[in-house]
Amino acid sequence: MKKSGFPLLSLGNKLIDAYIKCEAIDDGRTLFDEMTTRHIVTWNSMISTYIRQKRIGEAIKLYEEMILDGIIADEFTYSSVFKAFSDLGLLQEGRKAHGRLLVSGLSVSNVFVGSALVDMYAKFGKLTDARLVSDEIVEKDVVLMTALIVGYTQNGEDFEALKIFRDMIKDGIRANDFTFASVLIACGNLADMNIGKQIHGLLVKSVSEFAVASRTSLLTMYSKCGLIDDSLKVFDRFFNANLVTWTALIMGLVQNGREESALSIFCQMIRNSMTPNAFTLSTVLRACSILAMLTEGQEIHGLVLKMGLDRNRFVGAALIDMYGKCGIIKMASSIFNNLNELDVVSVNSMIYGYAQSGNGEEAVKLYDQMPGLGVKPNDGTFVSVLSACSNAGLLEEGRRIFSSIKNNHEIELSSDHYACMVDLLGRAGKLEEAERLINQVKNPDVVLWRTLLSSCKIHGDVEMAKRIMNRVIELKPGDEGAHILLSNIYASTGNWNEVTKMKVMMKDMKLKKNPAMSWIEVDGEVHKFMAGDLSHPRSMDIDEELKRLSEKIEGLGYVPDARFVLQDLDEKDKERSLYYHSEKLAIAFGLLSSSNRSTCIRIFKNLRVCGDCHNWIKFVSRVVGREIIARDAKRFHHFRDGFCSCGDFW
DNA sequence: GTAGGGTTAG
Repeated sequence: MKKSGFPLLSLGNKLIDAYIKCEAIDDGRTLFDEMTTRHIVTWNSMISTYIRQKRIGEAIKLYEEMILDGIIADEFTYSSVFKAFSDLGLLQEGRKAHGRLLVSGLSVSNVFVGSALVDMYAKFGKLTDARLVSDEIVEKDVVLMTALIVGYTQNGEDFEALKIFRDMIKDGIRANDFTFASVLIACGNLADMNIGKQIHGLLVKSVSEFAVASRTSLLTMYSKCGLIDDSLKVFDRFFNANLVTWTALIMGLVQNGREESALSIFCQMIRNSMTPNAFTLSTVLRACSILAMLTEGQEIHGLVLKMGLDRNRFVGAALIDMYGKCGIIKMASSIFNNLNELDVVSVNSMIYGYAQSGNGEEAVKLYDQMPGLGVKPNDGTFVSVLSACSNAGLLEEGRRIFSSIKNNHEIELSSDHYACMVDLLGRAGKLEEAERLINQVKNPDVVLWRTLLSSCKIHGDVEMAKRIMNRVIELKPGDEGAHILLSNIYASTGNWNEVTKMKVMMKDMKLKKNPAMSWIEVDGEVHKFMAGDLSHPRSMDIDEELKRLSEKIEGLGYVPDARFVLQDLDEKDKERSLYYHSEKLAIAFGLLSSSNRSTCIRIFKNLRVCGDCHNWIKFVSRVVGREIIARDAKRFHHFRDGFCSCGDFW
């Protein structure tokens, strides 16, 4: 580097100082490079300014240059470079710098150096190193303790974080807003509202004015503890809520099952002239996706495009999921193909999108392409692709994938993976093989047995069901799902005595069945229907429509299938009960409400669609010449011209 | 040294 030699050291330093104060670091740098003698203070202020301006790479280059120049770094230098290495994720480099610091005779006991080092190790998840360094610091201060607390919460050691906080208070170190912001996150992660409330009280006492960050943490803490109304109260008292605060509230509402409120708060946020970012948009998209609100989802997609965020991986994955859950798989895959960078979550979302739409081949194809795409499968990938195989009845593909997990030494075969495989085998009718597989698991949990039980129901194997039920009861006597399953198995095989016994037993155990419900969105309004529910204002018209449909489809060969009535009624009443199943009511209402033949009817059901209704909808799609999409608790069924996308396998 | 995000069967 050419050095023309700026003559006066002190004047040069002052000039650089002035440039830095004006944030004109590039001009400062030009001058700096020209100086013949450079003082350590100037090196330090150049480095720390680069870091402040988030030009971390340049900061590190300068530090390396400094070492080559033979300058001996001091405490100020090290506290900056530790931060730089931690921001860039360079653990080895950071360790080297730590070593160099020790060799040069400096000590970590300086609280500035120590805190930066603790923060660096903590961010790398090296909590033991962080703790060792902090133990050497005699004069501990609030910054150091906060760095430790953050380190522990970010590494899932929330309980330990709280302990550090407690000791800190005991040692007479006053917590500030930074500390509260972090420690409240720990309470939220632990979902411990008692400690959370105590810390809330402490916060009120300790800080004269709340900072936005600590109040936002408070809001998040309440929503993670399931106390969303308290979050709303915290929010109401904000006068300076920023985008993070709004996003945290929206997220909290979604996590607490209040998706509609989340959307209306989002609209309120927009009216308040806040510009959403990728965080906000991925969160509201999740709300749309849970409720399968296509119209709203599309509006947000419009916003995403306007902001140029459609290739962002977080927003992209949320869009894929939303379109997948709304059954528009083509849109999901076009977003997937346009993503800037693929990662495992977006691939998993896409695979699961195919799984829900019954497109097992595409799901497996994408899974097989993953190595070529440079994306390593994780736990979720296997869950998604195995459930795709299960939905599509792809037994051999499923077996191949399951054994590839076994051979993949980076991923441990979990009980979730076994559950998927048991489901796949069971639904494909390989009940014994499924049972043998469960017996290979060390401590099989109740979920595995319950999964097999549901396969027994599909294949009407009462004997096996009884045997499996005993295993369930050993593990979890009051398992609601298993009791309902077994009682349905008895019902579908006409064993009404046993059904009655089960009902009495379930009543004694206070187990309740979740009633079936279907809904449809018409002109932005959701209409819900229960089986036999005649409370809808247009129920007379719905009844008429059902009658018209029945006549037409019976002419084409539809016969009600009373096996799907799970009550002890005579044949006539059984048919009547089938006739008013909630999904039929919703579809009849949908047909009444939209005469435009080119639009499809989209209904939702909270449980799985029943076999008779499935058949009924196939016929109806043919006579009305319209596409009908039914999303049940697990997947989509696209009915067109008498056929369903699931190929009758679900 | 601080607050907010995307996927998952049964």
